[in-house]
Amino acid sequence: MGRSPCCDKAGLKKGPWTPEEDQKLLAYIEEHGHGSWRSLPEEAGLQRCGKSCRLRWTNYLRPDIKRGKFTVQEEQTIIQLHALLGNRWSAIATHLAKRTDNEIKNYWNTHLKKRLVKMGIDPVTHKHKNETLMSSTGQSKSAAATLSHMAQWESARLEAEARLARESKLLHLQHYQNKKAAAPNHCLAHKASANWTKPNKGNGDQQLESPTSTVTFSENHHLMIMPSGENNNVPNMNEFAVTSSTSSDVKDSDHDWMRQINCPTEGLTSLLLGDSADRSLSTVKNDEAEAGAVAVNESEYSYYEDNKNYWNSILNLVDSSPSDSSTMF
DNA sequence: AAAGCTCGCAACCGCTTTTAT
DNA sequence: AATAAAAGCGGTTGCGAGCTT
Repeated sequence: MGRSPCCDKAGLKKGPWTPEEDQKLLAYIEEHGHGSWRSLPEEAGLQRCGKSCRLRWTNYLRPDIKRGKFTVQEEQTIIQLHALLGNRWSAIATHLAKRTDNEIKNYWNTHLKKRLVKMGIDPVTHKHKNETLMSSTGQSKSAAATLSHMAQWESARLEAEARLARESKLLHLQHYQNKKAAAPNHCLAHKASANWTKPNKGNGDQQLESPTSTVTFSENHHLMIMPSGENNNVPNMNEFAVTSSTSSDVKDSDHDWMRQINCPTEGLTSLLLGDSADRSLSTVKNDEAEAGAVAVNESEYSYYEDNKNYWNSILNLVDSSPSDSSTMF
């Protein structure tokens, strides 16, 4: 279709914002809200295009933005989520309270990416260069495939989350229209639900169900992700199920699959962040990787434990999103 | 001291997706 | 359903600050 750029008009200012411009924009939004960004500049007395105003507001002036140095925790979160989601900055930003996608993107490009490269790790795949030596064993290939599946799975989950958020809003509105009296908040109700269930017509206690996966938690159970098809060794994107299990529940067939979550970035985060204890661990692992012996030398259980910890940390991050629409699979 | 270089980040660009009419 | 506007998003650029030679 095509559309003419919003900043075509002559006389509109570009480039860095002055404190006066910031003040004008802030004052206007505080008093009127932003309303239509297109008409805002004129009404606020700014020689800027609406898009420029919107970006300035969302990336800089908004009061709920945290600025300044990233904490170790934030760095860890970014690295782990990037391993899972890639360059999906807005998705990553939803898991870092008060940070904008632009800031995270800049921080990744100027700091974290370089650190990875310096250490011989591909910032795109999060694989150590030694990892390529393992590829002939097939272990690395299946790890990559699994990682890819995980990313697809997370993509699907994020899309579903967005859809659910919309549905929840609608349900919430309908609910209030039907019952003006105080009632349970369904937006939060399904968020708190362990199972992700679908709106059930005719059932007052509406639930939302994931088309692709479920997850359950209990205090004494490990979070596990496994293919729902019984005989699958490698999960199919459409057959993911996330279930809970005690360690003793782990069967050989489960091990086969869990082994394939051999995340190449295991230990990477702490390594990058300078954790000496983890560094030594990771060094050992890398040495083993060089010998092409990781999968062969480790017991299945410890293998499972290592990977479980890595993925649990990522999944916990994903699961503990600050946004209202999150926290369920 | 100054020229050149590097780095970090704010802002822009252009494309896609969502929303409103 | 079609269209346009608005918003979202990720890649890229430009500029100022700090560092090096």
